[in-house]
Amino acid sequence: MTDLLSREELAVDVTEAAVRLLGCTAVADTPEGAVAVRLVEVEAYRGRDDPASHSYRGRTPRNAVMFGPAGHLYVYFVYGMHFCANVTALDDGDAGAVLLRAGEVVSDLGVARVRRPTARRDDDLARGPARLASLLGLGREHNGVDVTDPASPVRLLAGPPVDPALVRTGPRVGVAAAHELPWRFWLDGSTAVSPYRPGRGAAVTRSGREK
DNA sequence: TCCATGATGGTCT
DNA sequence: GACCATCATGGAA
Repeated sequence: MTDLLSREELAVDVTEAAVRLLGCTAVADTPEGAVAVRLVEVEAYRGRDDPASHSYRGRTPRNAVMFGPAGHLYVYFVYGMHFCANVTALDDGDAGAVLLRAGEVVSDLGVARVRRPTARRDDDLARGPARLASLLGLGREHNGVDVTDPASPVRLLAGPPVDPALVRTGPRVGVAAAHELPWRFWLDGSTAVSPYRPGRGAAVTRSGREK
C-alpha cells in the first residue's frame, strides 16, 4: 500500500506541484469498481498573473476551490459536455491548480474498459483531461474533495519517484493565452500523453506534436 | 493513422 | 453572445 500524498507536498508553487504529481497514482471508487491511474501528463495554472488560468479574473463561485487549501479537487464543466479535474496547489488564498491531463490505467483494466467503452486502444482510456475525469467518474459532486484524505472517494498516492531525466515540458494544450509558458509537463516515453493542439489564436505550429 | 467536424451548456463580457 | 484547459466519429490517405 502506497502512501497518500500530503497537503504540504502540494502547498508549493504550481510548477513544482505539477512535476511532483507526475508518476503519482490517482485512485477513484466508481460504481463499476476502483480505478487507478498513473499520471503521465499535467499542466500548471496560477493566480492572477497567468491569463490562461480560471483564477486570472479573480475569485468567482466557479473557481473558488482554486483559492482554497492545496490538495483538493477543482472540477469544472467545459464545452457543454465534459468535466476536467485539477488538484489545487499553493496555500490558502493563493490561487493555483494542476490540471490532470493524462494517465495510464494501472488497475482495473476491465473496469476501465467498461467505464470508457468508446476508447479505441487502452492508451486512450485516460488520454486527455476529459477522458481521465470521465474514467475516474469525476463530476460536479467531486468539486472541493480532499484527495489527501484516506476516506475520500478520490485519492492521490505518492510515487514511485520518476527519473527527472524523463520529465519533459512544453506549452499548454488548447490554451490561447500565455502559450509561451512551458507549463505543461509529461513523462517521456508514455504513449498515453495527449496530442498537442495549439489554442485558438495561438501561433499555429503545424503538426506541432512533440516527440 | 490523420484530420475535419459537430455536439452542447456554463460562465463572463 | 462569444468563448471555451474537449471528444467521438467517419472518411481520406
